[in-house]
Amino acid sequence: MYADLGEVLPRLGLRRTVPRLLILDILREQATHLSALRLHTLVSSLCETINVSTVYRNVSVMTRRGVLHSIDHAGETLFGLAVAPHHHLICRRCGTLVELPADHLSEAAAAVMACSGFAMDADGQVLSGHCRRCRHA
Amino acid sequence: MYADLGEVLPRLGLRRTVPRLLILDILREQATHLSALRLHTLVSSLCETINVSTVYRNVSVMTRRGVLHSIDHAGETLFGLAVAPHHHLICRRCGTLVELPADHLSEAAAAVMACSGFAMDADGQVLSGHCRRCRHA
DNA sequence: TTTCGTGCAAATGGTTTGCAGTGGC
DNA sequence: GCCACTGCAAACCATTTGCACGAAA
Repeated sequence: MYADLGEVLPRLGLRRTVPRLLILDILREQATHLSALRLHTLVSSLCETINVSTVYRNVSVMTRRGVLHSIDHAGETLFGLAVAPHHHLICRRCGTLVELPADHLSEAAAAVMACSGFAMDADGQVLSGHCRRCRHA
Repeated sequence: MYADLGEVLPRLGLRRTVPRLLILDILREQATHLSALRLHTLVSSLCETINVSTVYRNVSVMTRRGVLHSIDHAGETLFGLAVAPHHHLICRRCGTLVELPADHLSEAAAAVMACSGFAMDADGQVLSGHCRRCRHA
């Protein structure tokens, strides 16, 4: 279904190591954003010798190289596979994270620019609110 | 110019204590958002015996009671006086924080709702980008 | 064989908590 | 005088770093 995600590593001058491949696999399987700590728990369940600091170093390096992207939320950083440009909607009640295609905020960006001269990032914004389910509870 | 900010405290069942009044004064003077730690530094310069934990407890309680509001940014929490509903624009380059009147994102909220069923909070969003000055550097 | 990555342990930075004492109302 | 609030010290949690060993290329 997907080409092997690990293939991107050598192209970026990164070695294909067990921790990195596991991190990529898990993020692909979960298809969502995870904190480094949560990622470490999941990685550990597959290979228990892998250290937290290794997970931190790797999500950091893979984010810098564009394989992953990160968002700050509630005092921690969440990581996910870098796919099409998108924003994030996080439910303040249940924590659910929804992705929103980047172009849905382009008029908002124009409005912001007009009002404040501020150039909003075209992707990676994190918006909070309530998901459909929690709105009815 | 302003009515004494401290007056809101008794109305909320909070005592008017030195740490609280200093925090409110500083936030009014600076007219921006500050981290608890930065706030503590400024508070200390006026009353050096006040402890960090007191600052943390107070910004927390005043936020819960609606006197302040807080935003998460880069691994720390920033606090400001709760005034008219607004969003925040943070410059990723210089850290400058700009306030954006809440209604400027109302069409964006409608677009988000239509696309994802997600009810964006009507204020308190934090958007990242580049401020006018940094766009030219 | 030469870097790059890793595990480990210790340090860091922001924030929270338990407790005994104190000052606001 | 009662209880909310405080200072202090220690704990906590996410994250980072120094170092010597081990493994990808």
